[in-house]
Amino acid sequence: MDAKRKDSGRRPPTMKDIADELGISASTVSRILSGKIGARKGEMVAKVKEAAERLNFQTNSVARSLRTSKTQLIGIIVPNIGDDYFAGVLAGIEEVANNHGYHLIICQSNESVEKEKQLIQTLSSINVEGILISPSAQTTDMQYLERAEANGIEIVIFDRVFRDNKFANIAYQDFHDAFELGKYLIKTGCKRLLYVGLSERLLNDRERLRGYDRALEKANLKPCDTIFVQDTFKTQERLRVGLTDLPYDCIVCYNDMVAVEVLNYLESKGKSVPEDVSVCGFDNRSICEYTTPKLTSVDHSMGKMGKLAAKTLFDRLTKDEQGGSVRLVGKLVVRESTR
Amino acid sequence: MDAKRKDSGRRPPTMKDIADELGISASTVSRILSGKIGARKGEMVAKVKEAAERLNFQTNSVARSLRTSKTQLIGIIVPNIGDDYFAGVLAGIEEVANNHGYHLIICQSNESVEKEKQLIQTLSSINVEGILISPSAQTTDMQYLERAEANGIEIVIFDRVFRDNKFANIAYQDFHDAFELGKYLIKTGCKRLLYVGLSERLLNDRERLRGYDRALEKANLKPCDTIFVQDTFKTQERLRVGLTDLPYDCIVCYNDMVAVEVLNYLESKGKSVPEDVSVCGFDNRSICEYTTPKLTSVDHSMGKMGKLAAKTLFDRLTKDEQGGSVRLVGKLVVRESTR
DNA sequence: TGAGCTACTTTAAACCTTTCAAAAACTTTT
DNA sequence: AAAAGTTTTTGAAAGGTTTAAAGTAGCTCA
Repeated sequence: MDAKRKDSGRRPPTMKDIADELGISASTVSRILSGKIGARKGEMVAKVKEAAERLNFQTNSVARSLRTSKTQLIGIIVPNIGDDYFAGVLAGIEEVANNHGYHLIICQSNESVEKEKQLIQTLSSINVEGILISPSAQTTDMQYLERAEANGIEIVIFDRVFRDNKFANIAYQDFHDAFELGKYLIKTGCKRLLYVGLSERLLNDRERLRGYDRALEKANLKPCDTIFVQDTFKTQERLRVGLTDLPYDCIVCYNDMVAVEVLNYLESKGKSVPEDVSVCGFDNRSICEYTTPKLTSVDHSMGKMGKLAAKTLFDRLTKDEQGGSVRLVGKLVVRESTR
Repeated sequence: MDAKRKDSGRRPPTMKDIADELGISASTVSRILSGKIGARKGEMVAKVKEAAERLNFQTNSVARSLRTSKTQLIGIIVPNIGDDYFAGVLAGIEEVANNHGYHLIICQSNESVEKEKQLIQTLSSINVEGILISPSAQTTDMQYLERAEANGIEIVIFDRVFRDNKFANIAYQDFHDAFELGKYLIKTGCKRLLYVGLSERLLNDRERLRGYDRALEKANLKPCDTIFVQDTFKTQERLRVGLTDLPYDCIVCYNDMVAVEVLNYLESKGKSVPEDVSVCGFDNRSICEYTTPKLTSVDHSMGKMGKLAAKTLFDRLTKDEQGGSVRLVGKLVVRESTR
């Protein structure tokens, strides 16, 4: 009877196999295994589960996806996977995603808009249900995201912020955090600040600068001078060009990575931190503990942001809640690099 | 004629849509779009391509996967995504995978065997075609990998090595690299070495230790004393317990992260590096440039390992070549932390 | 007893692509 | 101009699951 489908080439078992074995229909197996069942004739339920267990059955998720048009996949795009900042975010996202039974496709854009576009295309071709993206510093035009959204993919932007943004957006309050840090620095006696940013095109960058300037303004001090390094790898070179003399008693940096480069540069110039000049970063990455002196920073809990971003995405996927953008508040962590 | 399938709820276009529009069959569309076509009647080829373009058609990869039982997905499992060591490896893997039209599902085990098992299960349930894994430091039993392999998933292990391993395995020559570094350290005058390792269960760890000991033995010096910290986060504590007095002129560490912790500890003890004691790491991570003093290490090109691991996987997937295990050779990078 | 319920089970269709065998169109040869 | 050969197209089936609609029990109540 069942001889014809005996072990032909070690094909993984299907619901049909279980059904045949128990003399029932495949749809019953499907219904039972996905728990859509009353509890009267529990007998069959047990049998099916036992058979599934014994045959080591695994639902063919490709077939399920085809039928339901749900892939249980969500795409993540970050500028750089290796960045421990994003690693923390990813951990947060992963936790939430796993709780929802979703899997992550993690991609890196290397801060390239082109790569970013291509990744969106790729992700949408494998039918991810949603995309969590921290756009590259170069990204200004969001058309390609709109196209993906038009294809029914939910989009949540995290970490970075944009003007006139229509998408859900989870990020930190750059202005507020920088303003608080600025006030603290001024309280310690700093009067003349240099801001070392990443790119003037990055709104986060401009907002942080605005925060510092606001704090300075309130204390009747001159606004920050600025250097934008454009790319972390070019930092040393830009500093050599832009920072030959040092009329500053404080250097505030876009993030900890930039701050580390600044520390290195200052050391090569024979300046001591914080005696000659205070230096501080942003984000509170783990490297803050490893530098000499240890780096003052603003803690941006990455796990929290990741969880929130993922939660927002799932809310939008499951409910019709088109819920919303959130601005988190960072927390000052004073270490040794400031007076 | 075609009125019945007009725009019902913004469903993405299918091959059938294109076929109907051009009055041909879906199978022809399929054949043309996947390039399986002679070049006689180029007219239809052009029409199909034009229509596909115009409708913004994208092959439904779920349906394709179901039919062909190829998902074009490969899974990656690393202990920790944020580790810049793995970030480099991932970049290498990604490059090769993209060239083959494959996508990556990247997962982290957090050095937990349980999580690792669960991830393998998950990956195999979404029908990845292959898995690239750097097993956790706790992993000794490979049964769950064997089960995945029995399900037809190709497995390549990278970074870490195991005794009696049956899987393809790409890693660095721990013994050789440590031996060379050991010889160099002895040449600079070091006589009494401490090895700070991660876990005695990790074969890589034991091989590196063996390399140093061999170099010491050849120079008629006593073998290394050892401390195993078990977990990078516990390093400070373990050092406080195991390293109260310091009869050593050199501390060799399992990797750069451990070395950084050792530097921090030594600083807190008022020891100078390298005057009182030489310190060196392993892997040549970017942090080597940010410590004070800059850290001597052994460069393990992560991109190279990633590419090779991916290449090995694809060779096994496409050809029947059950090609093989490779041991790469690292390169000493001398900086300021050694005499 | 049989109508009306309830509680499950089955049948059949659908999801979209690929592929095989068969048919059709076209080309070359005789 | 028909036969033989080549190339392209077609129709149908397959891949495994889910789901709506239809069916089948088993039960209660009139």
